[in-house]
Amino acid sequence: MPKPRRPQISLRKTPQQARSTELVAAILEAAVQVLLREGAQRFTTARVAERAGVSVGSVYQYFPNKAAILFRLQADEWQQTTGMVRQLLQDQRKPPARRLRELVQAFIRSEFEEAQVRLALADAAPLYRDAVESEALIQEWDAIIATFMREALPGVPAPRRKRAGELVMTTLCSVGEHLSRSAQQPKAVRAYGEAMADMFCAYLESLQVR
Amino acid sequence: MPKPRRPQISLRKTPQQARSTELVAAILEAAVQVLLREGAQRFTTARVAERAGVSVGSVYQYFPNKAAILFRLQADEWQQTTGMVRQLLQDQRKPPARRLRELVQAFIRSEFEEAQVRLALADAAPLYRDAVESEALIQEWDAIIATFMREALPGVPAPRRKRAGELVMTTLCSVGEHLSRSAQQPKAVRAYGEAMADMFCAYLESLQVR
DNA sequence: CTAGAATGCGACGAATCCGTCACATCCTGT
DNA sequence: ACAGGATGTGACGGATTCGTCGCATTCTAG
Repeated sequence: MPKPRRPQISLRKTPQQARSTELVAAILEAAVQVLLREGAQRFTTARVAERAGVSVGSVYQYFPNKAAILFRLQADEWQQTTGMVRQLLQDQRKPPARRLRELVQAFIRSEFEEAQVRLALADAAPLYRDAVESEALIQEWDAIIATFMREALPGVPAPRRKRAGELVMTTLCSVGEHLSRSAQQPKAVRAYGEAMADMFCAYLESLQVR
Repeated sequence: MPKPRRPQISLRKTPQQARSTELVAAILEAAVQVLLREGAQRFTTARVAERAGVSVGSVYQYFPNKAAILFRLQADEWQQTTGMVRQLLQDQRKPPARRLRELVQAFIRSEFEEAQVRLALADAAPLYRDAVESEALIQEWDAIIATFMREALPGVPAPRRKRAGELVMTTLCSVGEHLSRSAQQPKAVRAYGEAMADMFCAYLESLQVR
């Protein structure tokens, strides 16, 4: 029973005046800085406050606890990449395989560009992972992928298709993380992206054929 | 610059008498228990000592610090699965594709059986990850995979083959972790294993053809 | 048997860290 | 101008954690 934490995540109080809105922004910005410079282990509300040029109390005015800040950062990143995924996968003008290829490349690239932050966030994951608020985001993904897969593999029975979609996405995410962990040259990263796209396409084709 | 920790990992002192050997074993056993019951966050030398029925001082007699205990656990797991991988991939009697399939299944199953410990260890990874001692283990993997890939994809140019091998293994590892995180039914896990094996085989075949 | 090494003990110092609270300051509507 | 809400402050209590050190106990070689 490894700690049934369910951290509260939402803002404690919604900013009303201008200065407080800026404050929240400053805190989030500072949080990224701290994550980058100190790593997940040394990520501290005190440090965040200091770097934001603000007092600890102010931080707790808007975030119920440390986990909330981290979750917020993570959620923002997620929302961003979700948007990208949707846009790339829904572009009906291109054939599915091509869309998938571009998605992989774009994903890998974005992951790599922000590797530092993502990795630190991943290290801190145990702190915010179990938050209830995550599920909505996941559902959105599922929907997008399901749509795409229906289009890419029309003749394949639904359960098999669903599994294939989840497999591809899981692979994309987890291998993406793994890749940016082993800090490679941009060129090598690109090459791995290609290989991964090859793998996905070969897989989808093999499903199609039967 | 997220903390350039290079934890010392090796035993501080080698056990000489029988009781101390048992002590080390007891500590490691207790460490697993603590990891399971308390999670990575609450993993503490004090708790380990308590659970092992031993004093903290004794723990530090043989492990230079907390990270060393974790690293040891992780290294043991790794060594174990490395053995499995080697055995399954080197069995010359079966065709490569079949060996790969069996490897995937075996890997996924083992990952799933010990999911709890593995996940907790993964959460604690930031503490021991940067240890120097890891590299030897990685090199062994590389060798095994290279051999297998040479056999599976004889006609493919070396760089491409190397990348393919790394991609497959990275996927296996990271998706494996991801899978056991989203605690599934054994049956579903098996199905995902099949899908993953399908994907790998399709990929390797597609490389072969050209 | 006994000296000295190996082993085991656990209270303790030092360092963090989290989140709160009593209080000061700023802003907005009237 | 002024009351009261919104916002900001930072010292502090309470808790946890790491790893050490002086001392007690157990073993082994001679």
